[in-house]
Amino acid sequence: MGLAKTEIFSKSQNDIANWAKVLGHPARVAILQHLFKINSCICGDLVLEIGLAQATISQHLKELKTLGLIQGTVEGTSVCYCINPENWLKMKHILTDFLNQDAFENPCC
Amino acid sequence: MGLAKTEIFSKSQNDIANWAKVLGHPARVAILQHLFKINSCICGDLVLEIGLAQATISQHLKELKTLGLIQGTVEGTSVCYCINPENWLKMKHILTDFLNQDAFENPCC
DNA sequence: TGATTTAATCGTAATATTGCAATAAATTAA
DNA sequence: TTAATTTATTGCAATATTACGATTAAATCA
Repeated sequence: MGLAKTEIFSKSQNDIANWAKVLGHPARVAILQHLFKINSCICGDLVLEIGLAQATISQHLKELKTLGLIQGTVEGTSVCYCINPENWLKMKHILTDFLNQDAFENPCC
Repeated sequence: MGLAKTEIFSKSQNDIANWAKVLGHPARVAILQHLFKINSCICGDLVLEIGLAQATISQHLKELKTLGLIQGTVEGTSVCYCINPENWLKMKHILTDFLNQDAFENPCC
């Protein structure tokens, strides 16, 4: 069906999955890394930085915006993007908690 | 096209995306959480625990196995699954490093 | 042996994702 | 105003993902 049965899972489980999902494409990983590297808004040139068509980059930016990981402000003819610190931290805590659930006794098999 | 252009990204970026991707479905999140909760192998009853059909669970288990996050050993007519600690740690470090790249000066916009 | 149990695989359907050309929209520059 | 620049949106094609019924495979039980 291609459609996840989100209703049978908890909000927490869906949150973890949704944050992970948006990081699940190398283009979005690269965009976020570049924004951190610049450490300020970047106006334009993301298309040159990543090697994909303008329409494709725009689509990935939209997904990052929808989840709130980045924000864009119009600056003349271009748009300036930067990381949204609050939502990055929110994601970071949710995913870190998930990743830190390990203890590894595993006394079997 | 539905096919990510992985070749234009670094191995590191693809690794991050691939680990994130496997966590990008609530069923797989739930499976991993259950394995941690049990903290030992679980033989059977994952289908009952998660509310999806047996074929669907088996498919998700296969993805987790392919990435090496879980391992299964045959035990009679059933299969016992548990977390693979080495690969969990590997994933944890890769994703944690990515999540910790923040510093948040952001002196613009 | 034959029946039962359990998990993997196959086949199929429906939806999602990725990518890009073409176009539209919005702003600036001449 | 017109042209140029930049980003968003639309439309489409191809592949991926999700889900599940049916079947198969493998081991155990009677």
